[in-house]
Amino acid sequence: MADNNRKMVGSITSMDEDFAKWYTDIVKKAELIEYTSVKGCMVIRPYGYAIWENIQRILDGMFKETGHENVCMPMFIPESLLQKEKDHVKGFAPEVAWVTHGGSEKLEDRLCVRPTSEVLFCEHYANIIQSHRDLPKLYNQWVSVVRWEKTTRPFLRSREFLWQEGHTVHATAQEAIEETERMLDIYAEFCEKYLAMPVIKGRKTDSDKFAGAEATYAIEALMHDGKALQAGTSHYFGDGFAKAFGIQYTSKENKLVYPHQTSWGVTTRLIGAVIMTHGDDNGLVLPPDIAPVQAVIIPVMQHKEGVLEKCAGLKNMLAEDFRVKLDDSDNSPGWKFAEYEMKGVPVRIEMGPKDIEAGQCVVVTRHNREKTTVKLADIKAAVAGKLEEVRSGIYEKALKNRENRTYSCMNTDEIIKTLEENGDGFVKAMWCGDEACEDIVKEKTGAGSRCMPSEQEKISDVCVCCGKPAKALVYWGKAY
RNA sequence: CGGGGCGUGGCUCAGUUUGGUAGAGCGCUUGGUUUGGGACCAAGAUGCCGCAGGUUCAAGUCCUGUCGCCCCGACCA
Repeated sequence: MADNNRKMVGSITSMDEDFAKWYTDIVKKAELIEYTSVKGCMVIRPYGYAIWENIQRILDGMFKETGHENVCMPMFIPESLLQKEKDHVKGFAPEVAWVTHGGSEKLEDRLCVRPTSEVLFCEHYANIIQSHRDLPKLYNQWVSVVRWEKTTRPFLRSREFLWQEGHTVHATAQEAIEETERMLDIYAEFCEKYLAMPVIKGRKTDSDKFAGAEATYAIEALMHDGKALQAGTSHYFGDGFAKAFGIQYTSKENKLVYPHQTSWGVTTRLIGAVIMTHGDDNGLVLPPDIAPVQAVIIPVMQHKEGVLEKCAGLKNMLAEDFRVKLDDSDNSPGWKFAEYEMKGVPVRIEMGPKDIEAGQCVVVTRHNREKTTVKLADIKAAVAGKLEEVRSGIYEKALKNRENRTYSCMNTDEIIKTLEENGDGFVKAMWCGDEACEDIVKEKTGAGSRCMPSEQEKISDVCVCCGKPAKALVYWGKAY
């Protein structure tokens, strides 16, 4: 089909024309969110929330398998508590929202709406940890947090956002470091396997570290337009928080010692990442594992005797194995095709009188619009196969985009030239470890350090900026 | 926080230059014809023109103020 990928309707802005507009068009038209009267606070609509529920379900299972338990902390933090860890409060104070009144009474110690919950967990851990037998504590919570961002974008940066935050306490530094790495691995596995989104695992430079952390690790993904997006973080705290909050336990050797902590999180930003990784000019393209509807059945000539009954039968059969929807509304089939493409449903099944007579249906994959005729007897296996085709197809496409947009550069002029000629992307370049060089690179090229990848390569002996001996390979890029 | 843009039926916008009956397309409702890529006909409903002051016989339009949203930068998940 020559015009297979032709844009069917002009209802959303083309991504090549204006990527930012394309993005906001999609979140609205696919009914993921609706704006509210408070800037940066959005309604996550049923279809958008269902995506988040699927993300939650899968990730929560992975957390539980690795021994974590869910808890729920309050949403308010007294100012005095937030002050306890110096770096932490310095990092977050500029963007917290404050509660100053309870009813009509002014509060003596005003309350911060949590921007993250380290201090709440720490206060609690100080109360419940006494012995090495109490360790490790492997807690997680699914809540929302508030950060008063100046510039907001749906899913990518909102003032209130949903996330999970894991907070763990370990007897030794070694154990805590292992936990930090384990959770980063889980995030990477989740992104690659279930979101079909390739990520780079790596460590953040010190200037990019979480406020209060000893080391911050992150997974970085490259969006379709060549900009980087941090998709998840995992922090190693050492015993800094334990000391600030007086968390101590008695070791086997009967010594009073400080434990070591971690925290890690992913947010509804993942939904934004999925949109910008897989979406196209016809709308959203959802990875099958998180798609609220994995297959939609569109009846053709649905007024004809028997068509709807057959479709309903097909739906019931498929519903045993898949999240499936039958759209029997009186919109035209063409309207429905466009609608479910906009919503990113991975597989569409068309069934009309001709198909029914032949005992078959037409199966179409969202990402490439390929049509296949399938015997009804084989439909379950066919749908399973097609969902996997979509998953691997969009993964490969995203990986190819990243590979095409990953460059190696030896000096800052080369970075500038490369990005100008090829468009945004990841730049691999060596770094001496000096923060001044990091700043200069960002200022000159617009590309900041994204991470020092776990899989290090040595593409040169010297720093891309100052020419002194290099310490690490860094991925640089413009970021969301 | 800097730069730009925009507030008019549910949505996208015209109308503002030059003040004079509130508009279009889409969507919605009802009925009918349609149905393999956003169908068609007919009849309807829907507006404190962001908000507050002012000028005027008369304000969507002019003046002052204010609030909000979007986009682009700087900062962050």
